[in-house]
Amino acid sequence: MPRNPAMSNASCELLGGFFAILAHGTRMRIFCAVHEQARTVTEIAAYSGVSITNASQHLRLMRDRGAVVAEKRGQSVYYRIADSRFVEAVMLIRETLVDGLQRSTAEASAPARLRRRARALRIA
Amino acid sequence: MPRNPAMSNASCELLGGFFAILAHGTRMRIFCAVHEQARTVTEIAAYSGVSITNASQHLRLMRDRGAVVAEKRGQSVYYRIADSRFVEAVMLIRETLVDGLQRSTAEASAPARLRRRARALRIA
DNA sequence: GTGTTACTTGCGCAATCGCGCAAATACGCA
DNA sequence: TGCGTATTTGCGCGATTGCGCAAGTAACAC
Repeated sequence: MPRNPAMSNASCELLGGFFAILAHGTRMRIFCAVHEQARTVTEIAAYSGVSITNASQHLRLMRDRGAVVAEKRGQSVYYRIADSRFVEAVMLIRETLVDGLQRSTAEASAPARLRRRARALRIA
Repeated sequence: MPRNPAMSNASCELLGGFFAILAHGTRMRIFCAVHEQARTVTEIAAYSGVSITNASQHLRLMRDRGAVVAEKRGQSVYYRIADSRFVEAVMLIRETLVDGLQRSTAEASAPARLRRRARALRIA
C-alpha cells in the first residue's frame, strides 16, 4: 500500500482473509454488538438476530483471524474486539462510503439504487 | 459502531458488501496496483498475475461498489481508487494486524501458523 | 470497408460459504 | 453423582463465488 507498494502476495492473501471477516452482514452486526463492551455468545446472537449456533460459528472465524478475543468467565464466554483500531478503520470506511453516496445522490441522475443505499446509511 | 452503536441492518449489509471487495487476495493485489496511480486493465492484470478477463471481472465488482472509478482514455480504461481514505483504512488494518501478530509471536508458545503469518507481512 | 488492440460479458462448472440440526463438551450447583 | 445452562463441533445441503473460455463491443489505423 502507500509506503509499501510492492506488498507480497502472502500479505495480500492475509489482508484479504482479514477483510473477509467483515464481508458479511451478520458478522458486521456481531462486530457492532461487541464494539463497546464484551458480550456473551447468547447476547450476541440475540443482538444480531441469528441462532446461537450460527453466532458461535461466526465468532470462531472472527477469533481465528484475530478480529476478536474470547475470555471464559464462569460458564459464559465473553467476546470483545481485539484492537480498537479495527473499529476506527470500519468507521473511516463507513464515513467515506457515506460521502461517496452523498456525492452520487447530489447528481440529478443518481439511480434509485444509490439513493436507497444512502438512505440505508442514514444520510440524505 | 462507536458513535452510532445501533447501526441498522441495512447499513451492516451495505458495509459488509463493501468489505467483500477487499476480501480476496487478487482484489487486494488489484487494490495495491492502482493505489498510487491510475492503471489500465492490462497493466493491472499483469501486476496481479491474473488473466485480463479475470481482472476485468474483479474491477467491475470493485467499481459497482464504489471502491474504484474508471475513466476511458483512447481505447484504454484507467482505474484508480475512488477515495484515498480507503487506502488509509487498509493501512490502519494492516498495521494493527502486524502489531497483533508481533504480540502473538513474542510469546514462546506462538504456533508456527502465526509466525508464518507474521513473516508474510514482513515483520519479525 | 478490414484488421488490431483493449476491454467487457455470458455461460458453465468446481470450490467455497452460510446455516440448520443434532450431538458433544464444559461449567456450576445441589 | 446427576441436572441445567452455555457454548462448540460435525454433518449435509442449498446458495454464492471465482475463473476459464468463447463471443461481443469499442476505439483507432489503414
